[in-house]
Amino acid sequence: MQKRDREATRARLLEAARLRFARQGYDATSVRDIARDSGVDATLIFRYFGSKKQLFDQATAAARPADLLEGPQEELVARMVRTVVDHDWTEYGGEHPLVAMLRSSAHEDARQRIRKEVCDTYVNALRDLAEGEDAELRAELLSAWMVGIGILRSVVATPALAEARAADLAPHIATVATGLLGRPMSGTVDQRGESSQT
Amino acid sequence: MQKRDREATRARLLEAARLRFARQGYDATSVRDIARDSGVDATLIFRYFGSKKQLFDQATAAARPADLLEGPQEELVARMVRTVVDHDWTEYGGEHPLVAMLRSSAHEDARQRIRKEVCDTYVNALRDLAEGEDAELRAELLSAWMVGIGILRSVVATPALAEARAADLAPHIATVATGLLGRPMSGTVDQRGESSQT
Amino acid sequence: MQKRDREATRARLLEAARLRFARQGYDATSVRDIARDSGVDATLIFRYFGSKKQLFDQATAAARPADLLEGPQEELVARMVRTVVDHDWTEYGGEHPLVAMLRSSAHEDARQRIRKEVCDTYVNALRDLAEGEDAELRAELLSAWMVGIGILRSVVATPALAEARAADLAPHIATVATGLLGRPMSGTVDQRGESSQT
Amino acid sequence: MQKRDREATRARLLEAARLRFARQGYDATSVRDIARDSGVDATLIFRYFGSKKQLFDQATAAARPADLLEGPQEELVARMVRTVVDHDWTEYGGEHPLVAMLRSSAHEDARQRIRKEVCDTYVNALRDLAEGEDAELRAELLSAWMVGIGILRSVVATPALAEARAADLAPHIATVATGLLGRPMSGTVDQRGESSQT
DNA sequence: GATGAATGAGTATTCATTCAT
DNA sequence: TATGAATGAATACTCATTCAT
Repeated sequence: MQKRDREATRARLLEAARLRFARQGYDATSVRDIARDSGVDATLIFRYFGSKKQLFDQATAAARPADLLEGPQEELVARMVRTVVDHDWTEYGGEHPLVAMLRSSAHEDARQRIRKEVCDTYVNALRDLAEGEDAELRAELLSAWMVGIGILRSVVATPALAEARAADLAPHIATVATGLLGRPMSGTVDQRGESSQT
Repeated sequence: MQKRDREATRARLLEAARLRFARQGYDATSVRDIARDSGVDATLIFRYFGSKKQLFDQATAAARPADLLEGPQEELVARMVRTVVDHDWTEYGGEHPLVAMLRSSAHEDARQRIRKEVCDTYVNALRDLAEGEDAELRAELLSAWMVGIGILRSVVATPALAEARAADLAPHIATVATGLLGRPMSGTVDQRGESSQT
Repeated sequence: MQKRDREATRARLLEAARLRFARQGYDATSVRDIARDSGVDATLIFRYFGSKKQLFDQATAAARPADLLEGPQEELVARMVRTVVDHDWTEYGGEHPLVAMLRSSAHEDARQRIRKEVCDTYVNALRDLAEGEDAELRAELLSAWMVGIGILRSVVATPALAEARAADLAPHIATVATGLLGRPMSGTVDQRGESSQT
Repeated sequence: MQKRDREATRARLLEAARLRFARQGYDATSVRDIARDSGVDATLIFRYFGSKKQLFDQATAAARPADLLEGPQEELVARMVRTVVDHDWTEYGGEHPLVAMLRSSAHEDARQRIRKEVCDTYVNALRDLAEGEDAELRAELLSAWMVGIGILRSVVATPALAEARAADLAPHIATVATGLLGRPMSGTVDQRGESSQT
């Protein structure tokens, strides 16, 4: 029971931290805020995580759906769009984790975390798909689009993108992705195992 | 190092503020930092600007080349790319001002500033060019790309984009923009009055 | 000098605050002064009281002997005089708390506190005793005298009043009070249960 | 013309200082406030008066109607009441100057000024009138009343006193003053040279 | 092991005052 | 002489973190 509580408290702290860091960024979030949200004493944060920074690292780690990189290759871009647009990021204050972390990008550590996350999640996966010369550049350009869509949706909240679902974006995405990667890409994810070309 | 020179001191403060706010964001920047960078007493910031927030507003205002929205329409997207990629943003720590402001987006005020900047600079101008249905959405998608490219270049610093010049991106941009807007767009800006279609 | 003792620290802070606020008023007293007097870190003031203003409120609250309004009615004025003249206000720097608060009367909040204190302690109680017309005015006039005596004693420190004991004032007080209230008032408080008319 | 302006500026500064110090007390008033009120640069205060403190001294000096101590002796108390109740203290923010200075009584200098003012204006004059033993004490008691009335009127603003005119207080004052001083005192001031006993 | 008292460096901001022009 | 730029110490208050119990 002791251990159970400890784990539960840890989890609550992580959850609260995720939300606060996402919404307010690293600097504007105090360890006391997080402790209060979790209903525990602030000291526990130091006992459990060592420091505010380490809590931040753990709270923002692995912010990517596990199945993003699995499934048919021609649906990869469509899955990415769904991750950015349709995924439920309630835990991160409703914003894409990358956007949330961007808010803390004043700190070199966070910046490196973002760098790694973007490369692992988007650039590297897309580069593997790109044909011909300039593969890296074209993969990055497509990655930039994913990130940009996330930003405009949640931070800027431009009217059309903020309301759009992945399906609304599908046709445009498919065209562009196909053009950039030099191979046919599907705009939507086939839920039953089939991919539907747009 | 002039002394007793209001305008010079003001300018130095603005310059230092621009750099600090861009690199570290609003919260991580202290007025004392800025004052120290400028070699003046921190009190002057309040004399000249009223408050840290007002200094931030002034330091991040009008962060757009004046001629962006002027010139041939078919070169608009190309000019945007040059603004993001080739423009000398040394004053903003080498990063696109939008990226810099994004770092302060924990504050609702800054967020609204970003919103306005993105709409005025990108979305509205592009919407006017887009043909057919979904004009708003397609304009936003293209805007998202511009913003995303800026982010990946400076925050994430992905290898290809970080080194790329606008000319390297031109072919890809032109294709995508033409497709999204439904009208021919040039990939490069014709310096001599001619536009070269890609 | 106990350590790690919340209540003792709180009490020491309140005591020091009472003294400082009484002697110097709100503005001229800094939280650092109070902390230094108490031998603790200034941060604790905010931990325990929230703000300087809240500390002020608590430090100056309930500055009236509990038994003032109890006892024989004809001795009420005499008890008031004793409160002003004989009571040991060491905690308030030797001055009547009203005088101390008067020193902070630049702030509307403090002014309202004074207003309430004067009305609750003096005016209302005396009005209930006054007979005939003009009861309110006569009650206020007598209240004004009590307050004025407190001021002259401690702020102005006029020679006779500063040295006087309640017993010295008794004969004059009794005459005036009897005249103003329209009913016989005793000048002294009968310690053995008897009241002696002067 | 130069000199004229200088004098006019000095006068405006004194006037503004009087008002601010009276309303807010010494600490809550800044030299910049006063300068702004007067429409001049704050530096002039130091040129003309040397320091904030010296300005305070000059601004609060001689705050007593010149004719208070002149006229028939039996009307002295009545004149005092008029000074406290009917006099137009607009220059002092509508409050009796003593009350205003009381607000700054945190500072020993101001306290001594108050002391002197009260003694010169009230106590000494009344002591000269008092007959028999205890003259000093009875003079002080009557002075305390005057001061207390001023306080309750303006700071506490008790309902009856705040609205009262000197004439309303006259009957009560006359009775008490006569009793305390041991000689007949008039309650009102005879404007045509006659005194009317109440 | 866990609570919370304590700390000291940090924050933005305002002050009276001086000094250069 | 007079303007206003500059100063540095002070203000209330918050921070992440430590240490005693």
